[in-house]
Amino acid sequence: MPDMDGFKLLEHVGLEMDLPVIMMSVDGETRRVMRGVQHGACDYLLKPIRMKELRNIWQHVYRKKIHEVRDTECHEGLEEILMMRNVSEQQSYDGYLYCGGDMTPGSKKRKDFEHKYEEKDFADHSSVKKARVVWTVDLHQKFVKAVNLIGFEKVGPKKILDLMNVPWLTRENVASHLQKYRLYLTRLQKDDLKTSSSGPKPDIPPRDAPDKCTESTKVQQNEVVSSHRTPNNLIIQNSSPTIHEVDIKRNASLQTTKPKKILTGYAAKTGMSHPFASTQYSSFNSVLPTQYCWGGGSKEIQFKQENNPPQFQVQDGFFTGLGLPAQQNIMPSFQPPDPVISPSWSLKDHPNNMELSPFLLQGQHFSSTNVDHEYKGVVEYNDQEFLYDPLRYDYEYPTDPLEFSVIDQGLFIV
DNA sequence: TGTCAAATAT
DNA sequence: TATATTTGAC
Repeated sequence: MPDMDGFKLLEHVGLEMDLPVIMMSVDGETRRVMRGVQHGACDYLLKPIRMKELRNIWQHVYRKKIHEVRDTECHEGLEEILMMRNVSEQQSYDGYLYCGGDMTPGSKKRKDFEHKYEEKDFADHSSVKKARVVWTVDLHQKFVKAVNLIGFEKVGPKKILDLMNVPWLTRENVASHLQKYRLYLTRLQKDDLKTSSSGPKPDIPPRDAPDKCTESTKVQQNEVVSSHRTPNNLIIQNSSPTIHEVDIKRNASLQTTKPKKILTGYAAKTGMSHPFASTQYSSFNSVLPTQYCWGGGSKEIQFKQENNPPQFQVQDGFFTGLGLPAQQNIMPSFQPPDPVISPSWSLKDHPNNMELSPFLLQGQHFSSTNVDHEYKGVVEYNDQEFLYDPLRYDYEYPTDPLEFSVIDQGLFIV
């Protein structure tokens, strides 16, 4: 700079642009550092700069904002501050801002807050909260594909992550999901052993699922879905899917002797196991919680198929492929806005009955793709008069209980 | 890098 | 309260 040195520039920036300035130099001589500070530098970093120091620098903006808030005695800039602050600090910060009464400079609360800010935040600046990963069906599918590709024996978070090719996903995210996934498989195995040792019909899931909807969940369910019509079944006509089963437990090396099973039954009945029965639709298979405890009745919805016979896939309690309308992803709440319904549908004509739970509109055209096929269709309801009563828990299962969910057997249908 | 379990968030 | 996800220790 021909006209000024760094210190002069520092003054200019500080005065004219009102920005916090950090000086950098290889020269750490005290006199020089002091001079920088005297000219208004808020920090002085010695080269080479370490990452830790770099991560600190936003604090200067934060601090500046804090002072602005104090100076103006108003909430200007609050939003930025709120965004920047550590979430865990929220209570004390809110206390500071909204405690009412004593907000004068130098009040104890403010001092406490500033103390905290200086002592803690500067030391712990990396505590900005991570966004939580929501394991959507789609994401889980990728996960499962990766796991299958690698093989359960050799699987690890890093390998899965690489294969999934989701840029924002971290190894830790995958590790966490893998952990949950393994727990799920273990649980499956346990349930399986229990079932097979306790009775002659290992394929019949215990009819206790509806009981798992407790009184409190019933109340919640009422609140959430009481106004929705939920006809019961969608029937696929003219369909003859090829069903090929893969027992994931074999993949998981948890059990190798179990005979193959057919996916069948009614997954979406009240309180029964349901693949999307998670707060975020990503649990592997759990009992329908609260608002998802609906279903039942015996009216039918027809599901007319236009093109190819559909093929379906159920992966680890997740439906993939047919049933999920193209532009209609699983909604953030499982609550279907009218007139969307959340029925089950089945392949009644096929000996291997099965049901899925798409959100489908009457007359809605859909298209969906699974591993091998793309297919299209249109939804028709046979009977629109069916009104779901959320308080009624004694719906008859429209078919033999033998056909009950085998979804929690963790089958693939490819 | 993987796993586990505690902590935390939803 | 239950469950999902993150975090940190090992």
